[in-house]
Amino acid sequence: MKLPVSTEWLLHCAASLAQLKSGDTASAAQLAQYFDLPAAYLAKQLQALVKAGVLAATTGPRGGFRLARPASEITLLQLVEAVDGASSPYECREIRQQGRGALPAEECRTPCILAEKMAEAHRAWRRSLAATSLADIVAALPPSAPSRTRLRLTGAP
Amino acid sequence: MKLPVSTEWLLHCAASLAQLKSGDTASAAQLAQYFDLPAAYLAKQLQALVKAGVLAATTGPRGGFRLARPASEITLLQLVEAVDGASSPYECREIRQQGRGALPAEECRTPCILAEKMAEAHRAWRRSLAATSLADIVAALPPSAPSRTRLRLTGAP
DNA sequence: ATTATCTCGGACTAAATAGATCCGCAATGT
DNA sequence: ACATTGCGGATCTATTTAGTCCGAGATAAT
Ligand code: FES
Ligand code: FES
Repeated sequence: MKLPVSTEWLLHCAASLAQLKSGDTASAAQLAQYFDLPAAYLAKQLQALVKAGVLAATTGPRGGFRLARPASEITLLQLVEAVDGASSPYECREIRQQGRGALPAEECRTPCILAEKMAEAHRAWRRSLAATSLADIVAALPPSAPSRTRLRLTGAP
Repeated sequence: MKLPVSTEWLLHCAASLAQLKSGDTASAAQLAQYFDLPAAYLAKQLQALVKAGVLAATTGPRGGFRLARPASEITLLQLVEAVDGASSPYECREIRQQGRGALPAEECRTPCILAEKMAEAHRAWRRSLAATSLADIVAALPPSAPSRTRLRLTGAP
């Protein structure tokens, strides 16, 4: 069970975008340089966030990415699931109905208790991530960070 | 983020072993037949559970696997982490210290807030899984299941 | 004690997936 | 018109996962 490494990239990119003035954008190249990441691959992953409706992109010169909604309405869960998909890590294939020990269909009307427990754990994980918004993240950063981020992203010396 | 398919296999195998008489064992071949699984691969995964101290194996004729401890002291978390490893799916590589936007070391004394939140979600997941033991699972099965499992595993008609 | 047989145990190979890159196209602002 | 930027697809490689194989060791009957 492993999240793609780009998860960390995108969380930090989103947090950086949340610190921009409303209406301002940052290009994929800028973000890649900002974190020293493979630009092409990062661009591809950013597209996934756009498709998921978390980011909005404007093309053309001085274009780039910005948040599609206020930072307070973007949760960590939405970001993570945008890059990794929303499916549960545990995939029940109804093993109880196969092989010599197969249960009669009559006893399989209710979902398997093991699948239930695994799904419950996944729900707990999702609930925890959904409890934090990007605004919470920005608020928890050192007070000096936002202005510095803004300067470096928009192209200071 | 995906758990190996063998996770489901092993959870069900462990649940089946929990239904055996104390001291009785089931071989990898029996379990594989019971669920219609690739025997060799299942055997490999069962070894992981032995290494993790969840199962105990006895070799030689009439040997096989059994629980290493009472079912009430084996949690789902221990089983899952035995097969998939115990590391968090989110791996923080301290991206905040790299690239043009690198933070000064002074502001990196405390762990990154994003890494914290992701770790917290993982803890919630682990807590949920640790709350259920194999004994709970067996208790929740249909009342007819235990005897049937015992019969089929030990080789009845 | 020997031997036949059954078990785990680890080494090994093949398939799938993730990571990463590239290029052409469409859209936008100068 | 032109430079800049996102978008999508095709492609290539590295890593992980899935699956197979055969040998070391233990048991029980002879
Ligand atoms: S049948 Fe899939 S978890 Fe039990
Ligand atoms: S530096 Fe790793 S999560 Fe922020």
